[in-house]
Order: sequence, then structure tokens, then C-alpha cells
Amino acid sequence: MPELPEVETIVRGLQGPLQGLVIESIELFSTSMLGEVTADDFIAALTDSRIKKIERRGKYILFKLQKGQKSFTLAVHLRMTGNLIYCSKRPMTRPRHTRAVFLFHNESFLFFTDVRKFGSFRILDDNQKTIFLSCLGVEPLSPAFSEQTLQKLIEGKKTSIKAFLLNQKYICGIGNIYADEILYRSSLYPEKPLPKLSKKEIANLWHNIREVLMEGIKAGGTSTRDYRNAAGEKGDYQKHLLVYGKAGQKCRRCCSIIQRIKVAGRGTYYCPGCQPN
DNA sequence: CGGATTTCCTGCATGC
DNA sequence: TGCATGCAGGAAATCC
Repeated sequence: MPELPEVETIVRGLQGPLQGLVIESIELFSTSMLGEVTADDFIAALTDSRIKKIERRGKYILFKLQKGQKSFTLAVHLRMTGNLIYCSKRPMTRPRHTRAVFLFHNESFLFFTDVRKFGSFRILDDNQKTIFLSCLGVEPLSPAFSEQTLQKLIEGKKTSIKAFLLNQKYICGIGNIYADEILYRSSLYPEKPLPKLSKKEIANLWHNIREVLMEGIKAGGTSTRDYRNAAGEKGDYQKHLLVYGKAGQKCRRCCSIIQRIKVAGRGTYYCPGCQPN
């Protein structure tokens, strides 16, 4: 599932090859990612536009595009199984589950694949983009995310720590896998209510949010199943996971058996020894 | 208001 | 082997 480290890895992989390219044509094999927008409108809007810049915000990939005098943004969300794969020339066969293909003027291709068809494409003008981004919380790896920022975000909320970490309007980019790893490293029980966190625990949590996400990026993301980078390669962080997907296995720290429960509607892995209720 | 549940979707693991 | 069933989950919509 592409979370912050995976999306960041994809964006870094696309920036070089796609910068400055002009979209010559688009082929759609599904329209589910377009929402209310029709295929014709989507294709018409993007064809002949130039990619000025690619950046990440939370789990969104933002393509800053220009067509004539008009500048706008394509916001792509990969949800669980979406991938963007760049090919410098036409491959022999399309990747499996290809939903859209972008052909550029230099004869290179960008494939959007998505097994479960949950991914979304949204075209935003500069005004809509501002509103859109204002709904997202703080970037956890930005200087704006200080220990005090986290302290203030937690203040006054009563929800569980895991639900808090997953809520994109507070901190953006953390998904199910990294949330579990962050909580394990912070020795926090996933259902622990925010008011019960001590200042020391919050300071430690802040440190671990940043550390785990940075490690994830360094390893090129987590490929538990579908995730691939822009070159179609797997990440390595699945080798470093300590609790996610490890139910029934021994905790590396205390040898307790890793448990799986449901928190905020998500499968949640934790160590009952290290993360006591 | 806010937490819980449902919805979208397909592939894969499981069990009979 | 084959089939039905359940599960995986990000975010929006809906429910309670």
C-alpha cells in the first residue's frame, strides 16, 4: 500500500524522466479513477500539456502541468494497489492491470496499473488545488512538524493513537503499515486514547514517526504485495518490518507472540509485551 | 459531533 | 480440483 515512503520513492523516480515531457496521447482501459469526469474530458484536458514539476503531498502525487497559458495540477492517489511505472520505450506487453497509459512526445510511456481500481485522478485548477491541499494535515518530515506541533495536535482529542495516526487531516502520509511500526517502536498500545499519553511518550512518538518514515524512504518503500517504484522494482522495507503482518510470530525484543486485532477498522499488529494495554 | 460501518474492487488464501 | 467465502484496505459517504 503506497504510504508516504512509497509515494515519495515513486515521485523521486518520476521527477527525472518526466520533467518537461509533453503528453501526446492518453489511453484509458478503465474510468473508475476519474470519478465524475468523463474519459473524453479527462483526455482533452491533459493532452498536449507539459509536466513542469512532480511533487508529493501526503499520499498524493501532484503533477504540475502547463498547457498554453493555463497551469493546473493532476492529483493522483494510488490507494492500495495503484502503481505508476515509467518506460523509456514501448514495452513488449502492457503491465498487468493497466488502467491508463500516457504517451509522451519523446516516445516514452507512463503506465498506471491498479488491481483493485481504487486509485483516483483529479484535475485541479490553482484555486481548487489550494482548497484540496488545505484539507491535508502537516507533512511529518517537514520542519513544520515539531514535537510541539504533535503535542498540540494531540491536545483535546479523545480518539485512539492509531486512529489519530491514520487520520490524514492531522498528519498526512501515514498508513496502516507504518502506523503499526511506529506504535511498536514507541511501545504504545494501538487503542491507547490520546489523553493517556504522557509528554515523554509524545516526544518519543514524534521521534519514531520521523525515524520510521525516513527508514522507509531509505529502503525504497515496503513491497508486501503490489507496491513497485517508478521503475517497476520492489522496495526493501518489508524486510525491516517488526510487527506488521507478523501475527503468531515472536517479538524480536521480548519474545511475546505478535497479536492481530482490529482498530479503527484496520487489521492492527502489535506486541502485547512491548505495547501493554 | 464523532466514532463506527459501508462502499468501492479484485486476487488470493482458506476450507470443504 | 473446484467452488464459495472471507479478507485485505484509503478515504468518502452514510449510519447511529
